[in-house]
Amino acid sequence: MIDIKELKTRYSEIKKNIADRYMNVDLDKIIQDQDRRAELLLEVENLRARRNENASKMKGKMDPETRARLIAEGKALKEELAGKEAEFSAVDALFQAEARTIPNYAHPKAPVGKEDKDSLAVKFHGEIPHFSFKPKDHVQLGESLDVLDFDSGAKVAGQKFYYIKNQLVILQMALERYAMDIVLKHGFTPFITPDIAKEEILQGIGFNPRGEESNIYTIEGTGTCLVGTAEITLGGYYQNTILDKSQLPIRMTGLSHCFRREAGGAGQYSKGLYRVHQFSKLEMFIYCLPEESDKFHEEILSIEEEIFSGLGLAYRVVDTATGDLGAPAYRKFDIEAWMPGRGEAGEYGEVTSTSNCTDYQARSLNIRYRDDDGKIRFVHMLNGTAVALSRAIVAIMENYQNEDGTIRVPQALVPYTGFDLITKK
RNA sequence: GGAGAGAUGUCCGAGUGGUCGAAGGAGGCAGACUCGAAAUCUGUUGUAGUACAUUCGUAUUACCGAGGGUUCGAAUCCCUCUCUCUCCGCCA
Repeated sequence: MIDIKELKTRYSEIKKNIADRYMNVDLDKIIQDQDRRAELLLEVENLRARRNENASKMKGKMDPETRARLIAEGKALKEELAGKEAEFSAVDALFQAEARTIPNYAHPKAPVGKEDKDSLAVKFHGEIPHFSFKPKDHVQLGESLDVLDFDSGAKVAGQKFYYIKNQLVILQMALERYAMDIVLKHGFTPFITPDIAKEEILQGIGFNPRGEESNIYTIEGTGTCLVGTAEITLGGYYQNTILDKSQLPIRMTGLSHCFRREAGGAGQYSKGLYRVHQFSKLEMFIYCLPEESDKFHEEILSIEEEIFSGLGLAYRVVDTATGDLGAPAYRKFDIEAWMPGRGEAGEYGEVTSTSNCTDYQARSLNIRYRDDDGKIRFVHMLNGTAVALSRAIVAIMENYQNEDGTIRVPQALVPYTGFDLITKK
């Protein structure tokens, strides 16, 4: 969440930001509740002070009459306090919930706009491949090579689940290791994270685990959820911690399964592996000093580019429009790889996403550092995809297909796969 | 899954319902001693709010794993939960 002390001091900025993001947040109502909360808090604290004063009068010996009088006073205070406290906690809970809906500030350079097409392509890399035949999409390719099985996935687990089979299993593992090696080269500490996290962690990261449109699977009766990304578990790692300044930056990379409900996510653009309920992903995460987060955002992006250019894929980098940022993100860059099987004649499809969330998540999760002046400040937190295996596989299968339906393995992966062609077994 | 023990400040560790934001030690910081260091001595040392002052501040509230409860008053008593440790069971 943002700093609630700024609701008034940065009022017009926050208001504009909400508008730029096309969000429906009533700032004035929230400020009203904030004022009401402050009023009640003051009353509660005054009552508590009187209660404490009354109690401390009763420490020593005294005549029974005085004692009886003080106890009666204490009882009255106690009752009054209970009422006020109930009133306060109701308003407080309301205010806290409302305050959490206020999005993070946006980077001044983030393009303002409502949706996808308002995002700005800031860089193009590589040649879009030309085929002397009509390229197939990855679903056709995968099923005819017997390396992808959506029918059995649907039968056993439901719609949008799948089995990966045969050589594609090895390709996925190769990709995983290929990306891991690149990320490790840049000084990240590797993790395999839990695939489950507590609801409070999800909320702190900025996910809403409940409600109709939630993308999160909750596990009934446990207070936990299946994670949608290792961003959640890497970001929760230092919850309630005061880090030493010398520890920063902390670079972590985590491999996890990712689970997403994707309610209503069907359609041409979500075909096959592109949008599924479960996939594996290697995620990068950085905790850093506030003044360094822009720099590290660029660093994450450049590692992502290294991974995808190394695979020989054509891609573009997109500076995401404010309306598409997601509440915690201050700025977000996506890499979109060219996917020949997407749409009518191929299209770019998102393969990575990196966000600078500044102190927004750190404030909710209470992750701070001790600065040189002894003051304790919130860290900045950034995340970025190293490789989302399912999406990368879509791009590789479609870009590296041959006319006979076989698929070449990108050069960079051959040392990891041990073969250079995927054929029907 | 069963039985037991435990959770206190940066760390270790004490704590009879009121004099406990919390003994004592270690560590950190400042100072004395020293050419300098070690040792020694002295002082100091949590976090988050709120109200005034907004210059050092003053007052006050909350926090002893989390959440409830009892009480005029809870680190201390009661309940629930979480986590850690030991033993048993089960298992990759």
